[in-house]
Amino acid sequence: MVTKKQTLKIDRKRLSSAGLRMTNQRALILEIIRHRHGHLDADEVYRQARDKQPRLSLSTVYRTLRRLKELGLVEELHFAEAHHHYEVKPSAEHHHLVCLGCGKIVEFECSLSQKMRKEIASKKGFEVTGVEVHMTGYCSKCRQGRE
Amino acid sequence: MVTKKQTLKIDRKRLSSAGLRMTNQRALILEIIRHRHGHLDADEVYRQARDKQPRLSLSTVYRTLRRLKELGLVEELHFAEAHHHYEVKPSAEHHHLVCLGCGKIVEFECSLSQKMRKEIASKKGFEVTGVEVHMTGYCSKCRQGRE
DNA sequence: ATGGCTGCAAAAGTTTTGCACTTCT
DNA sequence: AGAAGTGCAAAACTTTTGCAGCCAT
Repeated sequence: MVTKKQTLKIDRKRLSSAGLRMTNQRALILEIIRHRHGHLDADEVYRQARDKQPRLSLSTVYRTLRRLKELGLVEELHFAEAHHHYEVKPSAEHHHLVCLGCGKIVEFECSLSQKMRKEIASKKGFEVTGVEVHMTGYCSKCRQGRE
Repeated sequence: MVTKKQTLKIDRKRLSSAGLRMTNQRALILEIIRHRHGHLDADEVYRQARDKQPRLSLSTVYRTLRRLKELGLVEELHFAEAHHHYEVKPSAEHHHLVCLGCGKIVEFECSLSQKMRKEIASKKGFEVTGVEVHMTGYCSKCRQGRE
C-alpha cells in the first residue's frame, strides 16, 4: 500500500530533479487528478481544488498543469467534448499518426483495430460504436534531425 | 472519378433531407475540409475560406461546422493541441472507452495495441512514442434503456 | 413567400500574462 | 538570500448569440 506521504515524496523528487518546487497547490492538484483518475479539464480541477484551498487561483491551475505536462508527469488527453477539429466523415474507419517534429498527420487503416473493438466490446459489455486510434511519434525525416 | 458537381449534388441532398439548405458558404467549407482531408480547426477553415469568399464570417464557419456535425456529415476529431484534459501518466499504457449514454469512462488495456503500434511504425517509417485508443459506445445499462 | 442562412457586432467563455508579494530550498 | 511560485486583474484568444437583411427552396 502506497501512502499519501510516499506519493508526495516521489512527486517532490520528480519535480526537484527538474528544478521545480513542490508546493501545497501542486500537491493538491496532483492529488485531484490522480484520485479522480483523470478526465478533468482545468476548470474542474480548479473547482475541486477550491474546496480545500479556497484561495487557489485558476491561473495557478493552468500554469501547474502546463508545467506538469512539460515535465511528463501528467498527460494531456485528447478526446472529450473539447476544442474542435473537423473532417469529413469517411466511410471506412481510419486512424491518425502525428509527427511531433513537423506536425505532419498521416492517416492509416489497420484491421487490428476491428479485432480490438470486438475484444473490448465483449470484455466490457459495451456496444462499441466508434474507434479512434491516435499515435504520436517522429517521422523518418524528423528522426534524422534528432539523432 | 467523382466530379465536384456530383459531390455537390450529393451533399445538397444530404442537407436537404434534414431540412437544411446548400449555400455557397457551406459548399466551400465542405470542400475545404474534404480537400485538406480534415485536421483543421474552425479558424483554419475560416482563413482558407476567405481566400475565395472574403466576406465569409467566422461565426458562419462555427455554425456550419456545428450543423454539419449534428448532421453526421462531418466528424469532430479529438486530438490536436486542443482543449485540455489531464491525467496522471500511468506506467502501463491504457486506453479509454466512453459511454455515450451516461458518460461513464472505462479504462482498459489491450495487448493488440502494441501489435498495432509495431505494424504501423514499420509500415510508415515512424518512431512511435505514444498510442491512444478511444472507443465510444453504450454500456450494458444504457443499452437496456435504448431498446 | 417564407423560413433558413448570413454578416456583423457584442457577449460569453477559456487560457495566458504582467506584476507585486509570498514561499520553498 | 534568491529563485521559483502564487494570486489578482487585465489581456488575448476562442466560441456563441442576437438581430436585421438576404437568399435558397
